[in-house]
Amino acid sequence: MTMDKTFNAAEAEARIYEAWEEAGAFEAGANATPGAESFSIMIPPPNVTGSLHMGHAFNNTLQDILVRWHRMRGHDTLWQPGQDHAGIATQMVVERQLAEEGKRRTDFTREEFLKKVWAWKTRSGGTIINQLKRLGASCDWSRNAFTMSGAPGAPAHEDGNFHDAVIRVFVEMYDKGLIYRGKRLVNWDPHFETAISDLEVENVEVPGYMWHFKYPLAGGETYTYVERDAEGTVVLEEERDFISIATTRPETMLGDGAVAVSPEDERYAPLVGKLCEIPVGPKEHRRLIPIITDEYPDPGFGSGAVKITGAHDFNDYEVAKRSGIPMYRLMDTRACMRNDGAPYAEAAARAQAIAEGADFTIEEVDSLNLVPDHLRGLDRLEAREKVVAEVTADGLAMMTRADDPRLGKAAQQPSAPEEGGEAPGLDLVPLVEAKPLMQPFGDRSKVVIEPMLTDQWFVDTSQIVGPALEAVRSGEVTILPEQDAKVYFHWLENIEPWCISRQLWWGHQIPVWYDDEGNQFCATTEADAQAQAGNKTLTRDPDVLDTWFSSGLWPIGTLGWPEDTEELRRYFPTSVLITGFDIIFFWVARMMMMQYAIVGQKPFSHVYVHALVRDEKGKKMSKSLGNVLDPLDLIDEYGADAVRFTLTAMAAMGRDLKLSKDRIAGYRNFTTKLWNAARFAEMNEATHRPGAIPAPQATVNKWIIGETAKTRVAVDTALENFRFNDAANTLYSFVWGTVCDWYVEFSKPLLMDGDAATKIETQATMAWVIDQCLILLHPIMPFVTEELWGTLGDRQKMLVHADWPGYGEDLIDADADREMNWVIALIDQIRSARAQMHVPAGLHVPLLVTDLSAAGRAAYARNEAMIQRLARIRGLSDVRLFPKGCVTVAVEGGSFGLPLADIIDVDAEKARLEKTLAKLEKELRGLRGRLDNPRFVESAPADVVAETRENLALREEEETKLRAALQRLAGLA
RNA sequence: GGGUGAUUAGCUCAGUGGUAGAGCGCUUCGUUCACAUCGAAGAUGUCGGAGGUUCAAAUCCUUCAUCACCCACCA
Repeated sequence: MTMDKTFNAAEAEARIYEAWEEAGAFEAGANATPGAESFSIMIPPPNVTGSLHMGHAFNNTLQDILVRWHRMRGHDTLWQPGQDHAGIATQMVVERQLAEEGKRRTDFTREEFLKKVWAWKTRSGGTIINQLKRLGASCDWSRNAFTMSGAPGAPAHEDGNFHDAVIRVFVEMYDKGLIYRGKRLVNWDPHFETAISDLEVENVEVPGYMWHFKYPLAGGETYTYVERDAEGTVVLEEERDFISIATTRPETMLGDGAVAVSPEDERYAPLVGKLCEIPVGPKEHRRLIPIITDEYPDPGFGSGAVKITGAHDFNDYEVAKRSGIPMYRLMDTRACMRNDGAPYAEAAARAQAIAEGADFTIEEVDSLNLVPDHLRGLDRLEAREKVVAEVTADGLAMMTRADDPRLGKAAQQPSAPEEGGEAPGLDLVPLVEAKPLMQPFGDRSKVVIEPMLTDQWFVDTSQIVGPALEAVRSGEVTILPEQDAKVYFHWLENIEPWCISRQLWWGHQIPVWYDDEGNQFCATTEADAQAQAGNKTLTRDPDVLDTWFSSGLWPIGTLGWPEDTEELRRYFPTSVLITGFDIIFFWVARMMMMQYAIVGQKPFSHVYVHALVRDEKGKKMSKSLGNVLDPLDLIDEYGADAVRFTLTAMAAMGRDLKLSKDRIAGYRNFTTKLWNAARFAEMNEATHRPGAIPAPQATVNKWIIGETAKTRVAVDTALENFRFNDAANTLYSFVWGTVCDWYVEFSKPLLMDGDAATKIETQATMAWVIDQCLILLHPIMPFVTEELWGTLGDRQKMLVHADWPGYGEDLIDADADREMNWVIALIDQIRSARAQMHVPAGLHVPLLVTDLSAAGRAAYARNEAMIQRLARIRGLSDVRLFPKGCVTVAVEGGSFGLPLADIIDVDAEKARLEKTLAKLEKELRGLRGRLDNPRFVESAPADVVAETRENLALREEEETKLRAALQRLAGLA
């Protein structure tokens, strides 16, 4: 049979993958030798809403390499796949579909809605699995897991333990006091109307406004306001009856609890302890708030005085907690001004009493509705406009935004421009907006997040962070690259409570019930809760858990915990976690904390953190930029092997990966190269034969076996150290540079013209070498190697289960190594020499090189056929030093002298040789300088000194030859 | 503001103390005999700047410059 000239990836990949699956090749423990150590990897579960992007392709390629490598080594291997239910993302997909039908989530009951989500999950949730298969991922799909399996309402085929595990963990942690509910300031997403964690928001700077307002002092009191410049010179001195406040969020003024100034700020020192009036709301009910000191205000920024609105700002929240200032909540969960209909006047009066020293609880304060009637129910931004308009109308605005150039209006005078104050206009103001939960989920809600005082559930992370830190510090768990360990430490050392409740429907509902008095009953089932509560009527907490709470249990949950399963015993703790740096906090740190908290063991021994895949210009791939490379398109175009090899070869630790199609095309060519090497072997009957490693006689065959052994050692070392790019590059240069460029060429005279014994041993050697290439490449390029494996022989096992070799340095024949290096150098030299000459067509002229040593002549004799073929010479007579004047050219029936000047450009050749000589002399000076330095000879390692001496000798010999050649050349001119 | 990393050939990047590398691109040449998704030859570098440690520095230290990312953000 004749092989095609190229590998038909499109045709073969699906067929091969199917064959692997049919053979159960990926099942846990497949190809394991009895008693072998185990190797397990948990896939970072992609969102069910996800489709494969380059990040997944990269991440899963690296995992697949390790898994295939260990499986071939006979380890008891498991690659556990699964998907994450991805709370917000999934709910959003289904809500969007409903919106297309003109419906909303709230048009349905919770049960009805969840049924729709499950239906969607069943229909579309498997997309990414098929995409991972196209990549060649060798997961044990029979064990596919889902972070919501077994949840109430799940269809029958979604049974499983995950929900039970999650609920059980919650209850255990609740009982241990690791989980609590409390009223805290959290990030609120007004679009999805749910709390989100600090990690899920992104700080962005957008142009905005800074308003400066006057807060009048109580009772019309006045003081002398003095402002100095850096040298202490007074730049402004005036009587004032107000304190100036700068704010970007005027709508929160009604919730102010105090005005804070720095204790060092002399301008306001006389005011500390006094009261000032919030200049908004009905005049008869304006509240007076205290002026306090706190370290937080920066005297150099704004006016130096800050309004403290504890319920709507994180910094203010801290100040308020420190100073015991009430936090008045102004907005409801849609980020609209609160609209509960309570009388404003009473609330304002109560708030005033609190401000003046009355005792209060946070619930009391929170229950006050400090929003005046005309602002109630307004969107926060509408309310902002109205507040600004009112304050301005009262003449209490020191600056307005009327001069915003973007509004296209003529500049207007601010109502009361302040001498020496900041120029009115645009300031950069930090806002907060929602960011995608996980790459590549690009559809962020993009709304401005509102800090909101709400009741939420928290994990008291301070109690469980210890072991997670200690494990990495002690080396029990290693994080690579090291800089990511630093990031991990920094975050965990400063960890905040983890808000785990979300006001969504899709997720694990919190297993807590309340009676009418608000008492909590936490239990795994409603019946248990009811048993605790006696005959009280219970209502379940409607919130669900943060998706990361359940994915934090991924290592044990996928292995069947809380049951004591065989899988847990075999595969837990897992071996390696391979993940992107973007989820170190979200996921890696949480898994560490949770696994230690629940089962008291590490979740994994090694964490390998890889970088981001970017476009060829280094930009993040994003839909909006239109620079997304779809891995499936690339697989269609170049084949999965080429895509995988590209990602692997570029996976230098800790650096972003800039992907270009040129690079992929280059590695696609590599698969073709491999294919054709195999094709050559097949044409020459140099294909698989069972048995041991060949023990050939010919130098070249001995040599290639040693080269193969070097490669095997290098590949294993690279993979052991997660140096994926080293493994790929080693194999690339071995297969292309060593096997194809040299060994295959060397083999041709032996296979075609050699004696029978040499031919047979060369066939056997080549067959073995090609097999080794396939084995060693298989983890990176599984498809083309499996295909060739099947083509080149009748095998007992598929390549996916072939035995990984263990041979090493002992296969290296030092003599063969030396001799082949010499042969290669000679051929290079002859080829180079030929390129410098203008050989007249049809003539065969000697090639002008530097002279050969006696040892060289002997080595030449032993490898004559190969050298003659590759260097295209007829014999050593074709290789000589520049002769005097003429070269002798043999023609039919005699010979004649051809002037050297006719076939070489004497001047150019001279220049070239001189340049080479100059380089050589520079090197010689360096080498001699070192050896002449007694301190080098004393302090440098002996092998380095010996190597330097050896080098010097070689260079000196070269120099001699080069000078001789130059001399001859000079004789020509 | 704090942290981390980067700066090496025209481009994209490897290279953690011992003679500066790869891929792509470029120039010239070459298709009967595995592969034109190929082969051969060739050009291209004060390894960001400046100091220091060392027998020896792209590599370690200090410092400066520029860029990137992460965290926290001044109301």
